[in-house]
Amino acid sequence: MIEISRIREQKDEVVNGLKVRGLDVATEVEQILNLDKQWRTKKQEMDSALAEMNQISKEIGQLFQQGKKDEAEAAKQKTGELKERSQTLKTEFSDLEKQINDLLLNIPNVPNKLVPEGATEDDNEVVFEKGTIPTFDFNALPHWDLATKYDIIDWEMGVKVTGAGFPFYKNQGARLQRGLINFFLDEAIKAGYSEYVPPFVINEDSGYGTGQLPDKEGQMYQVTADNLYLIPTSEVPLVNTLRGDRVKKEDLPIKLTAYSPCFRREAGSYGKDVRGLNRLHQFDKVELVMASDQESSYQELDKMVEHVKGLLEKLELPYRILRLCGGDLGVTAAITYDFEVYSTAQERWLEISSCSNVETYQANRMKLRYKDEEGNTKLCHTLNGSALALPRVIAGILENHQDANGINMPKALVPYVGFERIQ
RNA sequence: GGAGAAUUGGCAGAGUGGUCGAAUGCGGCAGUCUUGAAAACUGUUGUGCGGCAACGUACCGGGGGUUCGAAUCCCUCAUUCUCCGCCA
Repeated sequence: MIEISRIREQKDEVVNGLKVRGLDVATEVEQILNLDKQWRTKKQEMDSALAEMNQISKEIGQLFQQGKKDEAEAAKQKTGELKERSQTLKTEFSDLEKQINDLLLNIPNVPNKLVPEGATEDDNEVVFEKGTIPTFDFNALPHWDLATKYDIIDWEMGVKVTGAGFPFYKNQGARLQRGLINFFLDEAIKAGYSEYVPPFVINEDSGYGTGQLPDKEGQMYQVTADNLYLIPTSEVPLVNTLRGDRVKKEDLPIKLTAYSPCFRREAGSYGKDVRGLNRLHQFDKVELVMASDQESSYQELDKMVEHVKGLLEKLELPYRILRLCGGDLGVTAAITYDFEVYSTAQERWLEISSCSNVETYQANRMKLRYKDEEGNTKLCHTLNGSALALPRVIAGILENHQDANGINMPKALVPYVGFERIQ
């Protein structure tokens, strides 16, 4: 959630910044400022009414203690109207607060200056590209056929047991999955992240803290009996470990990593986009999360991007990095770098990681703060990135490292999976 | 799942419905003393919101209620501990 102070003090920057997303929030901003003005007036009215009430109550108390019961009773009579008035003021005050809050919740994060203007993914900016796309002199297969051919993923078994989008990994496929998780976690630990194993379900407050609620509850699986949600990414439990915290500046950045399955309903997705491993309802991911001070968050984002680059190079996959345009940027992000791996057989790029600086957007909601050198309380910046999402890594490995009768493992992965080749 | 006890400031721990934002101790910060440090002593020390400020207001696990007035009474939820049951 955007800070109200930012709208008060830098309204033009906010309005102009959001134009990059193709949004015009000029009217909303004016509405907020107007309500904010009313809110402040109401706050003063309410506070002085309460002050008056407190004063009278105190006097009544003193009268009782002095044994002047009649005077006290008389004073009680006078409070009725005042009490009613302060009740009304309280209601009006919280109504205003709610209105402002609702409007603020609907304003996405203001994009960083580097974010290109644009409406759709076609306007994303390719900022880096590496690796060679292999050419095959045999009939190269897409990963779903390779997976079936080498009996490492069973799609029908998943449909039978659960439904579409919940495949079983088997044999070398299961070991590949397990090896990748360990590989990614070890690399994250080497980069200074602390490893957590988080809960895979979260409560409402956590959903609100990271921004899944109140808008996107339809994208999460719900455990209605207990009012819990299956996590769509371990970013949610990881960032929420810091909810409401006041951290020491010298402890920043706080760097957390976790492996978790991710559950997404993906309502409305269909067709070739969801074929094979392209889009699943449950998939595994190793996530990176960081809380930093305001000054160094962009340097930390660069480090995170470097880390992910390193992973893809060790996996010997052709990839590119996109800077998302305003229209493609998620609501909470100020900037996002997407990593895409090339799917040789599908002849398309698959998103495999997304590294974002959310700045204060989550920290403001969850009141995650630190004190700077002058002793001023400031909101942290939070960052998150995938390192990496497993299914598309597997798709990439299968398709790019295939030959006529098998799939070669990248060297870095061999000690983790315990074999050099799937065949 | 059943029964009981508890939840107070960074921590520990008081708190009869009315000068309680909250005793006291520890810790923190500043100072005195000291060549320096420790000890001792003195002072100071929660957070949010509004306000130029004075100040006001809110916060004693969360939410609701009773009352002129709630940390204190009632309801409800959550969490922790003890006992019983069940169980990987």
